[in-house]
Amino acid sequence: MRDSDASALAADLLDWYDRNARSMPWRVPPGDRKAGIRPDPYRVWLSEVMLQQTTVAAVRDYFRRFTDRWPTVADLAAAEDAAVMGEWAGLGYYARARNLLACARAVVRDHGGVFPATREGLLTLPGIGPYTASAIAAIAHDEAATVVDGNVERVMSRLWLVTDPLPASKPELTRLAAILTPATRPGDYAQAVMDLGATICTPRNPACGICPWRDPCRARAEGVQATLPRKAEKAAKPVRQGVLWIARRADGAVLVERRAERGLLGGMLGFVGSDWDGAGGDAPLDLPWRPAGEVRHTFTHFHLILTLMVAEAGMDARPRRGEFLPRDAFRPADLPTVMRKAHDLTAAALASP
DNA sequence: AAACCGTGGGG
DNA sequence: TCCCCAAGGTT
Repeated sequence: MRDSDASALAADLLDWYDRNARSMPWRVPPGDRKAGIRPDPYRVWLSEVMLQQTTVAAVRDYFRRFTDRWPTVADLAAAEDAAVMGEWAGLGYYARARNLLACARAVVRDHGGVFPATREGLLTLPGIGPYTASAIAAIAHDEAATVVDGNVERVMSRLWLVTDPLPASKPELTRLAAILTPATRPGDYAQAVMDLGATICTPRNPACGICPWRDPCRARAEGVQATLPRKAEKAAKPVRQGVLWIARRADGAVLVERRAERGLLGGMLGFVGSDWDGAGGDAPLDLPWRPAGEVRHTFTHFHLILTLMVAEAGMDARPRRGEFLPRDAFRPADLPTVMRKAHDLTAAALASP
């Protein structure tokens, strides 16, 4: 493909974007961008981290709550760890929240409270990888950086008829995506390719009839667009089992435990539980525990079945693990979803103060 | 470098 | 019901 062909393709997509850009709380629409308005790098960064492996619909309300509570990166850097983890609860991939705080604090401590303006500088920060660095550089600073997310992988594999399976084909897809990245309006272009993938060049039943790249698309010419990109087969998910002990005190305090910083649900609040190896375990208190149902939950790479045990504890109870959180400090919304399911199922089974 | 890391919606 | 997948990063 000649450079002039690549320019024409980018121009066609930008024309489409000018007419079809979706409205999002963190986005500056193309008309405003042309008037010289630039998005706040803090808001671009926050939205991009939230959007990692997460749908726009799921992110919207979280983004509003975060920006209402912490309007600047300095505000976020000064926040308590537990406040940020609680606000992130339910969004998943909790390492993102831990890295979010570490990144905000690094920006304040090492960069005077201003995000680095280049892809290279952004890459040095925690939680910012190749995709996110390119997205911030392009969207907030109009650097001609190439974004390669799941949408772009799909669009490029079809446009260029790349039949080798992911993830092995990713370097090739990145190379092809870079050929199309324009020097003018790279920020709008980055958002345009992703919008195209999200709304037209979808995984199943792509709407080729209204696609701005309908004519040059090589996969469509061959009729194989819906079969791309090919992906390596995934491993089956094993089933794991465990026990959760949920105790409530007469004053309404609830027995909870802050989970270890690393690993699954790292840094999040939860109920005291056994290992998830099916071996059971020791309760955190000697009480007349009674069964209160079970929770089924599926994580990225395994299914989990948790047996729920509940009991009322005396005011003098001294748990071997965890601590009693006062009623007014315990908010179910601070719990990750699997723990919130357990709470919802057992709340009625426990004596209310 | 393959494995690990959440959740909710759509087909 | 089950599988796929979503604006990926870290180790």
